[in-house]
Amino acid sequence: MKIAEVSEKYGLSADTLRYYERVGLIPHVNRSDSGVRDYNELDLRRVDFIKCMRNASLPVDVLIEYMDLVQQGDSTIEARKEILIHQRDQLAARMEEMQKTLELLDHKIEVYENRLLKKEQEMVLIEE
Amino acid sequence: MKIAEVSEKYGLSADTLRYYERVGLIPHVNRSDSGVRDYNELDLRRVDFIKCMRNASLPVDVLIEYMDLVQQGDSTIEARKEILIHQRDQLAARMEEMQKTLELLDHKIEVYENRLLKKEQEMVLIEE
DNA sequence: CCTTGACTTGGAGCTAACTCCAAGTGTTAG
DNA sequence: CTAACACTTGGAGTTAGCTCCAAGTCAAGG
Repeated sequence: MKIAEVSEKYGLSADTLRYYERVGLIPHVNRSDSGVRDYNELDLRRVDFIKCMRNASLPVDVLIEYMDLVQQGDSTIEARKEILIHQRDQLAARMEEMQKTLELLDHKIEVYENRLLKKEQEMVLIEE
Repeated sequence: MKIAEVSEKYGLSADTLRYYERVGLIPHVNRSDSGVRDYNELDLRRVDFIKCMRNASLPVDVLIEYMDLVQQGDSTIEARKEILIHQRDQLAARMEEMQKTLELLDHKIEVYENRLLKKEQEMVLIEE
């Protein structure tokens, strides 16, 4: 699969995909004889994983460290687990903050709703 | 309340508080005769609101626009409501993405857990 | 009176994460 | 055979959101 197709499939720009490879977020992708990237199944799964993690704003440098450990094999499982646990906890904490914000937004929207309704009612009274 | 106390209270640096005021996220805060900021109740509520919104990554420029509308008075309630609804929806969408990531992380952690347990069991067998 | 320390301003600098550019190469349709 | 096009690389540029700096002012303690 060429870069344009991967880009299309995952909604990441070709530039971003090349950038991810350059910084080590995705290991070196095989090239055709003419030097064109050809993503295989494993590459695609990696792109998908990274995309998912980046969607949740896990920092690129942490992910680079993680992918590095993956490359190093089974001896790094413990370290990888620790990284994931740490990121998981941070993510959960951020989601809790967001939940509070969501509730505040909902409350404010409701308040505005009521103020608009009240205004409308006043208009009707004047018309009558 | 001086900037250092506000900074302490909300966990935002004094630089950030000044920056927020500079770009219009928080309206001009009153100064003492010698030019030192003195945050009043309303200022503090604004800081708190902005902090909450920024915690959930609502973009600064959107918040500036919103705070501008607040300054303009009641005629902008409809527009403000629309902004909040839009941001609310975006936030909810992001939280859903994060939920997926959280689940994937939990799954991966569990997988690592199992691999580590299996390794340990193998070690015991060898020892025996 | 003098020093210390928190404050002020305008503006420069920084970090993360892309995003774009120029120059060059390989592939394909007419 | 050539024009158009997708790709390559290294490196520069951009954006958001702070963060830091220099030079200066003022209040309070010794």
